Amino acid sequence: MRYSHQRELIKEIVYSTNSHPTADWIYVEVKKSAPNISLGTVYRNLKQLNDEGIIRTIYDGSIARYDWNQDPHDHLKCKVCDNLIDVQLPETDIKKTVKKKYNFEVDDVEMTLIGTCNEHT
Amino acid sequence: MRYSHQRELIKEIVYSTNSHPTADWIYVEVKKSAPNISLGTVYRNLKQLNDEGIIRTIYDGSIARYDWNQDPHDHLKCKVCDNLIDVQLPETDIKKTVKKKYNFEVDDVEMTLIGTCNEHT
DNA sequence: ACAGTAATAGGAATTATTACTACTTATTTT
DNA sequence: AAAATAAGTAGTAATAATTCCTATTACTGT
Repeated sequence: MRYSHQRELIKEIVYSTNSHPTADWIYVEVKKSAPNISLGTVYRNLKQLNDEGIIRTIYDGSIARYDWNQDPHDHLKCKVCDNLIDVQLPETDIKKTVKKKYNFEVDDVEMTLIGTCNEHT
Repeated sequence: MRYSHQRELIKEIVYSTNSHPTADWIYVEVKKSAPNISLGTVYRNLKQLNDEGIIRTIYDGSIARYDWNQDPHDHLKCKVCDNLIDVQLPETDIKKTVKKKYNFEVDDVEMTLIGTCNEHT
């Protein structure tokens, strides 16, 4: 993967926020410093960054969001404000249990907890 | 919600399979007994059934799938065959932990375990 | 039976995402 | 440093999933 100014900007934007931004939001942001950038470029680079393991793609309902956080972690989704909050939940032995019980080899656990955050209770 | 033949058929189709079908698959199926049904009708009724708590909507990556199973349960997703398998994992006290640690009121846990099923190891 | 209203078919519109293509730019070779 | 090469880009068209719109149809309470 060869250097590109656009990709660098996109990466910086994803790394600058905890808000798990969408492609569209990133597009709006990156246009501030690269007004001619096209949405296709944003998507292409997000996919590349994802494939290189530099960022991570998560799905919030049916739409893709991007996360710089590579550590295994889960998300709390508040029904009211719609924010996704990163959390580190205690590793129970889910992988082992599933392997034993269902003979299924788990690589990755995606967990979203839906509810109400402390701002909105 | 008033009775409708179409909705009844759609409900029966969702209840007849463990394959977590997509709207499109349901559309193809329901056309066998109601050839004039429209895709919009399928979507509208799936949403209504979901809102009434008769079926459940789950997201597999960016596409919606429908599940009759109302019991709290999780999904194993095989990378190879792309199937979703229902599993009942031991209830750890995630809700309590999250409430204590993050003061977040959890209503619902969505967990998908991605890996390889026993057919493809 | 009939008025009122929810539901439908069919198609257009929207949204998120990917694909295509001629042009540009980073890197490699000379 | 100029030329060659191949990856990256802008701009736009295309696709896929889903929602919206509207004239018509069909339950349901009276």
